[in-house]
Amino acid sequence: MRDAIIEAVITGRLAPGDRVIEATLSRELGVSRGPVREAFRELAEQGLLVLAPHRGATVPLVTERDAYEIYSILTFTERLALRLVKEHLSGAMLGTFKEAVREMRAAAERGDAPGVAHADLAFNDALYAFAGHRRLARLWQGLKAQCYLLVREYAPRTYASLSAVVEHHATIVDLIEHAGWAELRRYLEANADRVDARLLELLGPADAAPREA
Amino acid sequence: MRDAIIEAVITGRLAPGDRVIEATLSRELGVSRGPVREAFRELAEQGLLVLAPHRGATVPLVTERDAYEIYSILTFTERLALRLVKEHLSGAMLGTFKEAVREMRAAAERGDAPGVAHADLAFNDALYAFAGHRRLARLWQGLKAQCYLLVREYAPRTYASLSAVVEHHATIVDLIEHAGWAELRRYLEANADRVDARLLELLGPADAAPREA
DNA sequence: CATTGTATGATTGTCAACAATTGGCAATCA
DNA sequence: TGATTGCCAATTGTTGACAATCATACAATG
Repeated sequence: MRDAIIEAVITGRLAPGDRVIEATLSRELGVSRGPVREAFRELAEQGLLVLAPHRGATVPLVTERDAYEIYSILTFTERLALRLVKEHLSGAMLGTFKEAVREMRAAAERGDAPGVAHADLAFNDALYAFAGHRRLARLWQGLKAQCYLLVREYAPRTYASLSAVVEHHATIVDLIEHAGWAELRRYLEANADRVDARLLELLGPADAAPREA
Repeated sequence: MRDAIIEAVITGRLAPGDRVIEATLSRELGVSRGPVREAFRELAEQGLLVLAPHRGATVPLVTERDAYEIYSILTFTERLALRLVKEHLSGAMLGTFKEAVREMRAAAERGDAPGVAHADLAFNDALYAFAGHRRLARLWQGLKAQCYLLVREYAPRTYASLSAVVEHHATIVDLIEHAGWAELRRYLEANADRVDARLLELLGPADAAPREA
């Protein structure tokens, strides 16, 4: 149910801007409006749908500002998760991370942007699962959904330099394994500062422009 | 509707552990199950309710681990929000912050823990509203709800030293106004590190103990 | 006495119909 | 032409009834 809608959003059957009506969709899916309604609320909560009462829900447009809002949170969650994981790191965890990086690198080498994105998500899924921080994991699940929208729209820019994405993750794995927390932290913060700085630029002009649910 | 339930949870009419049934509550509130159901989902999303299908929803018990999970996220959101606010700080914002600190100090001086908590929430509401980061603001709204549960249960410990809470906020306001970002950042990170360290201790023993929705 | 099967009641999941609200459009008037 | 008002259709909000599911208690069996 929920996944059916998500799938429609992700695959692009639902493009940003077009209206989705509870009744229409419930007929299409062959269920009543109740479950559809619930799914709508959940998707809206995750930022995959914008509810506009009596005007139909729409798939949101992800602006560059939105992208940096997401990134600015992800840099933090990544940092905290890595810290927690690093503390009781096992061989199995390391293996999972390395495997994800391997896949990512293979995808990058054949210029397969969706493949890189997929491996990126897998890497993060593992990261937050291992971290053992329930609220952090939930937070990631929510942001992940928005990442789908993001890569769909900004694949060219976000994954402009596929090798840069790969190297970022490779560096992280290397630092987890061989370096101390202080060093890993320095690396992550340099990254975060870059993101935050860009966010500040984007936030300046249109400071109070509400749109979301 | 939603607020009616929240209010029941906060004021303690609903204690951690006792079951809340959709049908029962809908009768009590004089509405049908539909709206109640929606509110349940929303509260569950925010962590104020744990849904256990066919066994009744319950108000969750907030363990010390939960508390530090919340704190570890709040230290970050606070840091990012402060950075964004500091960049285009206005006199009105500063005034709002100072007023909140004033209230907080007054409450602390008469030993009024709930009063301190209230002013704390007001301070944060203002902070995230001013930051202009939509997703960060949403994140705060979610955590705020859990803070209600938290203070209800841990008021003695969390607000053990009321003056410490006051001074924390006073320091922040002072640093926003008179110091640079680097200095404010050092202060915040020292705080965050303390929280993270404690979280690591708590996460160690019961690493994989799921309970939440 | 432990274990498994079964009946039963409680609770949630789903549905279709109805009520309330709203946005947009057409008719009207300046 | 441009603005205003009233109406209508589309959409969401709510309801009560029904179906499905699950937990629990109890009985039957080894």
